[in-house]
Amino acid sequence: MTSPTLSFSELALAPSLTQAVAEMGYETMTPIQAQAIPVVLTGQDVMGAAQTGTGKTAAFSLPLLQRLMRHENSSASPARHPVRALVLLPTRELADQVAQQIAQYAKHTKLRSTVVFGGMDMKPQTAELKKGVEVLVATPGRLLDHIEAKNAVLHQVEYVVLDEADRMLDIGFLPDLQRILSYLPKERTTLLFSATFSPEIKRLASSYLQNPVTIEVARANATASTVEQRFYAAHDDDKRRTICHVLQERGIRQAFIFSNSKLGCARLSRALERDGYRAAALHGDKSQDERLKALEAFKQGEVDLLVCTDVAARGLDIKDVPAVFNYDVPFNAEDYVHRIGRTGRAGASGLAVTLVAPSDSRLVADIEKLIKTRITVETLAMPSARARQRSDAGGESPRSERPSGHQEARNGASHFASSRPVRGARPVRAAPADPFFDRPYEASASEAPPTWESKPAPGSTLRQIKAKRKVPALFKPAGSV
DNA sequence: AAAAAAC
Repeated sequence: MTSPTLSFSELALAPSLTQAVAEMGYETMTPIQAQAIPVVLTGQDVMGAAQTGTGKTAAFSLPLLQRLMRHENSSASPARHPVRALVLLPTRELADQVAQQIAQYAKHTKLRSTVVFGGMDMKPQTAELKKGVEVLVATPGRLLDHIEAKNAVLHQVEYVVLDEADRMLDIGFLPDLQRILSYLPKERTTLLFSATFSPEIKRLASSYLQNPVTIEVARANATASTVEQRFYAAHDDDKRRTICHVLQERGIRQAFIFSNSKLGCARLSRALERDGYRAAALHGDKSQDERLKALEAFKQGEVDLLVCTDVAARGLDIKDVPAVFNYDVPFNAEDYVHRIGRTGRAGASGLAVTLVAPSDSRLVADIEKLIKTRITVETLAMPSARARQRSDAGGESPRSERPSGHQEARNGASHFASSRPVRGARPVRAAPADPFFDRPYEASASEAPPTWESKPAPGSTLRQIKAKRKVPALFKPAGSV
């Protein structure tokens, strides 16, 4: 498992490519790059698994461009620029991001590239396609539109890349994907990359590959060791408060917050804005314009909390995001790995906090199994709902829970103070006494755990609920992953 | 249980 080369300059890449890489500030290769680039240069099919945030895009696009350059041509004629490489991604934002990276890598070559995805006007995309591109980056639906409109001709495609391959092969995408593949020559190179591969998807994937080389840098489904993972017990009513508490405690300004639903995402974003945070929502019911704006505002540091669905779970590469919160435990364990991969990128440290409601035990157990790491759900020491109630009655503003000093913008000025007038104290809804969360949950391994229902019935006791147990013990008083 | 991807 030694890497033959570690520096880009030692690779057999064209000067135009190494120059672009150098200009982007990269010198040494990551492990996935060191292993994948030489293989992709041979033109073999590849199934690649690597942790998120380790440079997968460069790992396939640099050697791909190198291969394409063998018959590079400078003709202006579209006919001389047939689509030769197709890169497919599961979300529009990701397509946009990967396309921008590829354009950067290719900027000193004669190769042309463009991107097509839904939610945007067809016409400019059509115009670009008609000019002729060697590299086409796309999401499936819009690509099919262009194929059927004869804007994109794919019968000369030599390379197909499925990024986030396990998602592209899942049931929601598979029909579109199969249709797209039916337009491509059988004789071609296929590259699959993802941070996660379930056994079923791995089997399915291999049916699309010919004698593939498997590259597995870290174990598939592994989470980055630089990310501190925490699981905190929280009822739905307490989740927002818990997030605010952790943000303050840790002095964290920016974070992704994942919700399992578009509605929940919209609501949470609005609630956080009411709390005084600079939050924005990113989900599939927003217009593409709003989606791109929200993402850009977050990148620029104009928005601190990006509240999103799993549309943002995969691949998005934003520097220096210190934390990810799972407001909801993801339905698929794989999505957990992708979500928390938004932080701790490129060797940086990160914090991932997952809020675990009583009914989430099964999902947490799935994650534990997938990442092969023991998970302990902690009860976070926070001022209890009752204490909060008392202090509110005493006239203290609920906004005192908001983060304060660390909210200075990176640039220095406090955009918080300037952009938002401080509002008066608002009444906080009194939380009912809660048998689980007003004291630490105590369970021992020998003791049967409760079936965690979303809300204990009024007057129910821990003992009564325990009697209805179904799932294995997960909840322990303290500790970490 | 949901989300994503085309109009």
